[in-house]
Amino acid sequence: MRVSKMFMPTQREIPAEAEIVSHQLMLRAGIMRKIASGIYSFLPLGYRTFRKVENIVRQEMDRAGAQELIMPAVLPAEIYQESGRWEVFGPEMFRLKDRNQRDFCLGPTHEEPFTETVRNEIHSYRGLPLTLYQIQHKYRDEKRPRFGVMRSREFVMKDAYSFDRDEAGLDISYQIMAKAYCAVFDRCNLDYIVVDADSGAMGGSGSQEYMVKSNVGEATVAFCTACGYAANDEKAVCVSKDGIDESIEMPLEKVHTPNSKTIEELMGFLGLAPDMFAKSIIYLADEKLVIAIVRGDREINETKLTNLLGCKELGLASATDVVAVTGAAVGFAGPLGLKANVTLIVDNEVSLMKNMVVGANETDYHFKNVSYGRDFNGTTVSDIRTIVKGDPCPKCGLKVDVCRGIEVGHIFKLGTKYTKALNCNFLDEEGKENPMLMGCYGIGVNRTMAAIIEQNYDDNGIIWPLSVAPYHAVVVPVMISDETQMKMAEEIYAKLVNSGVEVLIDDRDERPGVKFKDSELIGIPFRITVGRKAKDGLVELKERKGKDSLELSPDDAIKLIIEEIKAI
RNA sequence: CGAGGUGUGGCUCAGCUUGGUAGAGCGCCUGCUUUGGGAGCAGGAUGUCGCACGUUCGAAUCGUGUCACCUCGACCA
Repeated sequence: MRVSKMFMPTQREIPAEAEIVSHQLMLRAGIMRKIASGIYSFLPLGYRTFRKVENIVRQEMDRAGAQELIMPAVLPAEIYQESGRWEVFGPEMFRLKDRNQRDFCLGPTHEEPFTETVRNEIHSYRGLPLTLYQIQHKYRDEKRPRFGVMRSREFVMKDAYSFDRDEAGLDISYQIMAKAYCAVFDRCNLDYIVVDADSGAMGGSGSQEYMVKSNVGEATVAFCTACGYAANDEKAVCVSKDGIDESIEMPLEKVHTPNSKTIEELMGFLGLAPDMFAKSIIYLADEKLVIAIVRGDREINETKLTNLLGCKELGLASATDVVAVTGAAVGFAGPLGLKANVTLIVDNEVSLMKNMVVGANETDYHFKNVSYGRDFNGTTVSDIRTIVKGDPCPKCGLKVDVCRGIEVGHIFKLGTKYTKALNCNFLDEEGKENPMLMGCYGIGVNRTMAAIIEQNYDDNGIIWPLSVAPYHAVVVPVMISDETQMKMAEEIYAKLVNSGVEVLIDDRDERPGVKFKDSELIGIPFRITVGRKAKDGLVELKERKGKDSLELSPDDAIKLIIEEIKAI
């Protein structure tokens, strides 16, 4: 391809709307343009990389025995009503009506149509196991799209669905996909970790996420370098400290704590460390009030709490409700002397505490020297806090580390959640009807592309790994008016094209600086510069990711590039 | 949905406080010079100042409303 003819609108300045590096570079390098909030077009250069990522996914899915098909993006309401998700998705689902006022939606995820298709066509154990997938546009009307393509309203997802006759079969299908996912992300040159995840609204029994380590990631993961344990912070297990607190229990004491509502204010007022306090937060869980108690320096993990309570919605209780339960202003809640009989959920760490400070359920008063078991007992003791760096690993006991991650892939064991709802059954050898066991597996293609940039860039722009680069190489004649240079550049270009190398020739009448800057911004892995030394039969080969360049003959440069491409 | 912010040429932004002929840099077009790291000189084109209503002799500037976009939070396969 000739750069002079390319639709490649690069920008020198950082667009005002872009906050994170991948978003900025995707706009500057002419990869994509915004059409509306969270909705983007991919331009030629971007679409080439996009298709490369897609093809890596496709190849690994095929290799894993999954079969590709394509479902519609416009789907009738009925199948989502059958599974109950027409309501569950709420405003996040893009909805529309046809001319006869029938309800449709733009598919946010395709469990339902896949399940329906398999239900209609597979009726025997002989047809199982079966894994189908598609690479398809998905639509979610996110409350807040952000970071360019990281969280967008229209995106492309590879979604695969496995159907098995029993748990053992599902385990096998799941493991095959788990392995294929590693192959995909390895080929994309990503530094990622596989973490245990909360299966959330998707339902089901087991789930793992593929997290690309990055501080712009929206998820937090805990991992243990010693034993390999890794989990999303919504799932990471917090164990209580070993051994019993040996301190002597002091007599309970009520203290006057005027205007000290927060742990910080209390620390200052009482001169105690934050781990001597227990904070009591009142929640409204599906219209039922509960109190959750964690140590003063901890955070309540609302996902864990939601799962523990088995509720659909969880939110902080209103001030009115707090006053009704505690009989005191907000900020003085505690487990002792509550005005109403509410469920008391106690974090496992608090259940070992002695001589702690808690709210007295009386405005401007706290209790000192409260000991769990002596002064109060919880309805339930469980792990309801968020893990932090330095906490003990639930597997080996050593300290865990915490980092941010971009979720590029997510795999679930769904079990019979959808197959039961949609009557997707099969007959076994004995002629008995059973629901199929289902797994679902997603990769965000656009997000993967952005994640690759987040891990592969420098001050000059993107550094595409060879496996996903829009072009493998670019030939840059320094001066197009110099016949020797132009002739040599054209010859190199022709040879590379004939060898199957995806190559650009920058034949624009621009100064060399402009060409170098552009080639670096768009991240082409190899650059052959044809300059002054052309008359001596030499060119310069520069790798985008390296600092140094080689001076060699055109044929040697071509050979080197071809060898590198063969290696991917 | 709560809070904050921004809308001025293709891009980045100034002008608004204190109303009076719409600006800069980059990009774009023409010509000349230049050619190993986003060139120089000369000339040129490009704007319903997001939209609507209002105040005023007069509104990019003041007021009200509205839309879009961005950030933080809440929420979320």
